[in-house]
Amino acid sequence: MKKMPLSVFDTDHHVGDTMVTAADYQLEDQVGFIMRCVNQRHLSIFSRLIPELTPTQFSALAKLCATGQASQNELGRMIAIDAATIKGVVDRLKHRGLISSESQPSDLRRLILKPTEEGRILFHQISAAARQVSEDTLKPLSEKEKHVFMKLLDKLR
Amino acid sequence: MKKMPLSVFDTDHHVGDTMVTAADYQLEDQVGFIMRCVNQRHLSIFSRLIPELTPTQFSALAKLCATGQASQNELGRMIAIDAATIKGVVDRLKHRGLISSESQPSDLRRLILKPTEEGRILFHQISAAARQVSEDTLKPLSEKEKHVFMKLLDKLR
DNA sequence: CACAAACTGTTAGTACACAAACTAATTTGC
DNA sequence: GCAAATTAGTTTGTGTACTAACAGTTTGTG
Repeated sequence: MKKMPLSVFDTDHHVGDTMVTAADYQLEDQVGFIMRCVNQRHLSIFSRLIPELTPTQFSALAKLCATGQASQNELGRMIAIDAATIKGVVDRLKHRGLISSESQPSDLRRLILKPTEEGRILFHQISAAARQVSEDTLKPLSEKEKHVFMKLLDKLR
Repeated sequence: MKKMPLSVFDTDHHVGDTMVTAADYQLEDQVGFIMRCVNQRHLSIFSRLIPELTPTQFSALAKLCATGQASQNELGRMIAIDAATIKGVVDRLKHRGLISSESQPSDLRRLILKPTEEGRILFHQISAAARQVSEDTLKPLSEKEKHVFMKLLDKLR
């Protein structure tokens, strides 16, 4: 059945052409669709293991703890988050006392962000769980498969 | 370097234990983080090739064209979208005249959704581009790698 | 020096995505 | 036959995520 000509069963197409339509489009086989599903599972694992923060908030806090400090846009760039989006993330982290901000005298446009002591402590407490999130997400794969998957995923970045 | 004991370079941990902290957490190596980045790229490809619809809207329309009809919650279940979320998606598609809804006499709770003629035509026009989206997203991989990646991704669903 | 270009942060608007709480309708289990 | 459980859809609230437009600020170049 594999090499069966499309014309026998499919309607609405041209033979030997790229114009093959509707009939053979399987939503559940598309990368984007499956990635959304995998991401749903990942988010559910994350929120179960780390109910204190969202993945985005954790990314921001983690990066800030790793670098010590950064401006708002800079932080966003480091973790691939839009300037408009990072604002809300920073606001919420600031509101919860996990990071602090002060304007930089040498460049009045910039807001310098730093993790607070509380933020550092929380990050420290959570980081083990964060590693567990990645591990659980990849659980369905063997060690070798994990390695291959991560390599290929990285190529698609 | 592969099997190097952690204790040599890492601070703040216990040997032979799961308690390994902060020092070795690399945000950019985590599945969730990379998946978000890959998804960003995918979304950008999608909106460039299919500016008429969002991925979610396209999924809903595609599934409805494939099945002919479905209730709102049913549709959501088929494409892995929350009941609260599918409402907005359906509202927008309905507002644009791409799908229609009528309540089912035999079960007054249900809204039966169907693609309109316009919706079917649009889906038909777009489906080739949709295939292209998947292809472009996987472009960085060789044919063999694509196959392996999709197989592993599917395991993580 | 002046001024255009680039950059930083902000706001408004649109669109997911999920949790929780609620109404109405239907099915089930005793 | 009817209360309890389930299901369908809605609403509210929170949190991304991106686009577009905007106001200050800084900088590079003529």
